[in-house]
Amino acid sequence: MTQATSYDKLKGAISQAYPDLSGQLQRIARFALERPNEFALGTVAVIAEAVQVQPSSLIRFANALEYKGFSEMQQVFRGNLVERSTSYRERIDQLRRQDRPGSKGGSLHQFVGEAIAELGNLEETVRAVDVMTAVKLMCGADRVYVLAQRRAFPVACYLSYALSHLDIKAYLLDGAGGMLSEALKNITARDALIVTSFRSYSQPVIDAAGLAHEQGVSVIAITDSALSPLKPFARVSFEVGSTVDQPFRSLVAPLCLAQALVVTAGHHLAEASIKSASTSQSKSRTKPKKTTSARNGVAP
Amino acid sequence: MTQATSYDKLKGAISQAYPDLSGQLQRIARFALERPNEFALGTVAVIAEAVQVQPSSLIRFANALEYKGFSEMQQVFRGNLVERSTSYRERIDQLRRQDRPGSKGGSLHQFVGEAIAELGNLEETVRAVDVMTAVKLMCGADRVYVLAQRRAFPVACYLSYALSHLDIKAYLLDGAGGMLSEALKNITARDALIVTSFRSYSQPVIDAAGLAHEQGVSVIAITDSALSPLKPFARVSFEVGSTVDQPFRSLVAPLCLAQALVVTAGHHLAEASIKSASTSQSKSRTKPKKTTSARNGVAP
DNA sequence: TAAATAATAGAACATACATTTCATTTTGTC
DNA sequence: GACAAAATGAAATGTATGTTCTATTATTTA
Repeated sequence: MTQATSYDKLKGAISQAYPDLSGQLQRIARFALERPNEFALGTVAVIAEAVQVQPSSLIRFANALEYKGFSEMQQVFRGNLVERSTSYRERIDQLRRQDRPGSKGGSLHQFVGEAIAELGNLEETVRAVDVMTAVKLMCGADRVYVLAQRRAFPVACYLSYALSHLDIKAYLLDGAGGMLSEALKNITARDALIVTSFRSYSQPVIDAAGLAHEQGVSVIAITDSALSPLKPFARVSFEVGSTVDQPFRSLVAPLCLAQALVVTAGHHLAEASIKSASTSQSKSRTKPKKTTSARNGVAP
Repeated sequence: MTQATSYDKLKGAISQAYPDLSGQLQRIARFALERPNEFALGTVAVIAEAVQVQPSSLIRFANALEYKGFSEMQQVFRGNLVERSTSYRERIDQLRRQDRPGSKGGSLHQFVGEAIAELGNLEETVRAVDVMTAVKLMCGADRVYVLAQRRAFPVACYLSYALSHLDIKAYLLDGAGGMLSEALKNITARDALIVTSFRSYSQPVIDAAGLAHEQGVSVIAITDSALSPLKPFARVSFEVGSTVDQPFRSLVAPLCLAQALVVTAGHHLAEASIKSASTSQSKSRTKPKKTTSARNGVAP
């Protein structure tokens, strides 16, 4: 392999060489791919400081990629920088042109646009109070059950996975083996149930929500309309998506909401544990420094 | 007048000062406005050579614009360079920095902002060719298997669900009952495998991708970095997410990509069926009018 | 035309920089 | 557990770079 002269080639060369690099050089490689701009403009000393390595390691990195020195490699990053800055306009125009006929590969642009619109809508319609209410229900519950089917199922997956990484006991009701009704029997009034369903609403999910509601379970609903059959059963309900003239939607908005719920719950738990730790030292929560871990470690 | 800190201001300052500059400094000024990239990246010597002046004149030029030295002025040019190359995300980041004080209910806003930034990044990094390649692999395969674990699992759920609503035979490898390796044995070279994994990459998924690759299966990877261990095994790989200073990410970007893949696949099938229907009427595909149904009816 | 002032060229200087070198630590192996 | 090899840290080195200074040239004014 010889030294790459274009940024794309360099990227390829880095990913190819990555497995055989030492730990420190791998760190540099990640940094190079994630923040190419700093690599392009920074001095060796500054970049080394940012990556938390010695300057010499940067030269070693460049050498590992067959460059004579760091500066030589930096030229490639710089080349990419000017190229991107000059062609940005053109690329935008290109995208504009592509998405009109919506024909070939331009559809990604279209979906990105729609997703952004959904997110904007999400931010407008969801009230902060509801988020806090839901978070308190989740944190206060003995166990949190998560239920969804079909299209909404990924949201439930994410919720159960992410909540499990907090101190919250989360259980995914996936209905495997047709044992949904059996699993529902174990839910008590001290638990919480997060149900997610969109049009056309899955009947088992509706039934389950109704059942849980009757038994005094705190039901949190993530759905797509104020007319959702889930709403009557829910202590809190979030109506995401379903912008006026958009008959179909992605899962972007509900997942973003789910993420917000989880991370906010993480913060909530952290605050609570700090408080309880300061009042009674003996009875502290399991993981006092939850704030940082909730931001960094937890599956958001 | 004081020294300009933004490129726009600097441009204004240059044109304002222009008439009062000496002939040589005017020439430098023209060059600075016409080829700002060279000004941003070049050394004093090479720029002086390009403008056909002495290096000292460049310093005089910077001094005339109230800068302490040339390097100081060059920083402005460099700042403009990176801003133009990353304008979309940069603006988002700026917005997010602003809403820091609104810590209370602002978290949702924060996640929405980050999600939008991710989507912007997605659009920038994903090439239309790769989408089409992946779509062709999916449509051409006998069966499409979808594999992911842990954090990435929701993406696989969505893909298998949505693909099943096309004419594509999709199978979700959820590893339930620890029967992943058994399921893998059934995959043949005529099939396709979509693997999704993010840091830290799930070993079973990596192994499965490697195995499939060895057996000649078309592997499509959705991952988060060019350094992903999945990449070597993949016929096509999408690197989504990993925005600059975000150590954690949501599933928004990969899900949006998944949606784009599915719907594009739907279009592709529809076109193919129309073509085959027009050539030989008797041998038409199962559902000729796929175009609309793929957009509206199918799980997007 | 001569003097004075501004502008420029060119070289000298000092600093910041990339690179190299060597000591030290870590990792892998017998 | 000891040795060898690789990787890393830290400082030294030489080069490249920005800046300043002075001599020279052009320009203006008396």
